[in-house]
Amino acid sequence: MGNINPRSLACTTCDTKVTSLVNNLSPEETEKFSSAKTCNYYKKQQGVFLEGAFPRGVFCIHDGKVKVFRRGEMGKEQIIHIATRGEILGYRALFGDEPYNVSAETLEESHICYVPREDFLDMLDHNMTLRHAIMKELSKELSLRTTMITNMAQKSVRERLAFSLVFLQNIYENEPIKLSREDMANFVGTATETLIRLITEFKEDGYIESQGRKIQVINKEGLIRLAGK
Amino acid sequence: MGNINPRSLACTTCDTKVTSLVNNLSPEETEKFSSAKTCNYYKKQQGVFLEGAFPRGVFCIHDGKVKVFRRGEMGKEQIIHIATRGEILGYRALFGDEPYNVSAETLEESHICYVPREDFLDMLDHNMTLRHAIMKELSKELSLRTTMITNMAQKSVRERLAFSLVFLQNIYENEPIKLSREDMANFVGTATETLIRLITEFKEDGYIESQGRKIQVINKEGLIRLAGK
DNA sequence: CGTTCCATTGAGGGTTTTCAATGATAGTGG
DNA sequence: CCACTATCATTGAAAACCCTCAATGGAACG
Repeated sequence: MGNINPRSLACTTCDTKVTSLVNNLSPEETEKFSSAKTCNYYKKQQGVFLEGAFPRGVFCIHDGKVKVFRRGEMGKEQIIHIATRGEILGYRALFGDEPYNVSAETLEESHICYVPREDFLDMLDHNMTLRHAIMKELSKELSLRTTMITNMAQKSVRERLAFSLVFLQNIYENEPIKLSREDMANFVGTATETLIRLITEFKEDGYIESQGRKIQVINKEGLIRLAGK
Repeated sequence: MGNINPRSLACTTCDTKVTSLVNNLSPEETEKFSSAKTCNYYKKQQGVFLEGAFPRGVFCIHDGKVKVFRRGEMGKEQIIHIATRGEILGYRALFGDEPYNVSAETLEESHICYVPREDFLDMLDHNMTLRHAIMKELSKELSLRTTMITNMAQKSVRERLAFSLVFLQNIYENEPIKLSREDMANFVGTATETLIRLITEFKEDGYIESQGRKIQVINKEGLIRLAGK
């Protein structure tokens, strides 16, 4: 269980292609990319790569969710991003010839493909379109992190939570957000207890609904207003 | 006054070259780069580019210091970076075809060169070494921002200030750090009054010396210890 | 069915912010 | 060059916010 036929993961047919950087490749290049990669099943809470290790390739999420985080003082996790279907992970460390500065771990059962460093860099050198797409992607990430810094520095926990809920609901599309309270707190940047109290408030105020650890946004506009600029 | 001979800003002779990305160009390319650019004098507190505007080129700091910031709620600035001699600014927005997501403004009198978008992108497309250097640079920035997010989310103001002082002293090399209290607070991510109280403490504890708005680190190791991991 | 981990609630304390007032400084125009 | 004035730095006091510790309740999983 959990295994799917590797054939169905061929990039040429992969339906995540549309959202993925891979859609910048020509058919032949896609074929090449496809044959260079291997696909793996990851169970829940399995490590993908670890802060401090040296990268030997990039990862491409076929399905599932992956949290990207850094450990601060006392090992407390700060979740930087939650990656989903179609996203490529771990390409930053590749350019820098440096160890990963973050760790990645699955939040649920996932299928993640792996492309060796050389193949990926090679493609990057020879395909201008892909290159531009990657640079655009890097820029977007940089922008997102700038927003996160500003939010962490200037917004209250309540505002950050409102912001995060909207953000997470986008990632989870129409499904309920499914995260442990601790993970959510580590994304918002607060203590677990504080997060729980605010979740309760938001529920009482009709912004969200929750059952167990599942949370569904029901008043997105309201949350956006709460989050401020 | 304030003007220097444009000739002395030729990239071929520019001594910031060593620290700059430009040192990845061949002599001919440097020449091309040099002739494509124009150099300008900026007085103190002059805007270089503005959040929301569309980029038409990149900036290269010949000398001086530039704060890069975003405005949060109520227009409060969050300073993301302080750029100095040899650094290239504003290249991220170029890749994304998006407006600047941050603003840049000089902190002191500066000379800043400008290279039109097309010339820069062209060079990037044709010079692999420069491209790799830029990507490495982007990666480094991304890593730095990840650190900032984690610091903002998990460290106390005292720890962040210790961290920031070490960071800023590096940027200012051996000269004293010269920033308004407000700017420093906006870099650390705290209220001006809180910053002032902590600066006073640090001075009493012998970590730093200050006269007017000039601050000099005198116990770097101690500050690093204070800042935590 | 028990046991372990996670979620929740309460109380208390510490850090940080905000508001307000005063002192110092630096830039500006005469 | 000096005085003036606007801006910046500093200090105090009170309140808001958030965290930590501790205890209990609940859910999931073997």
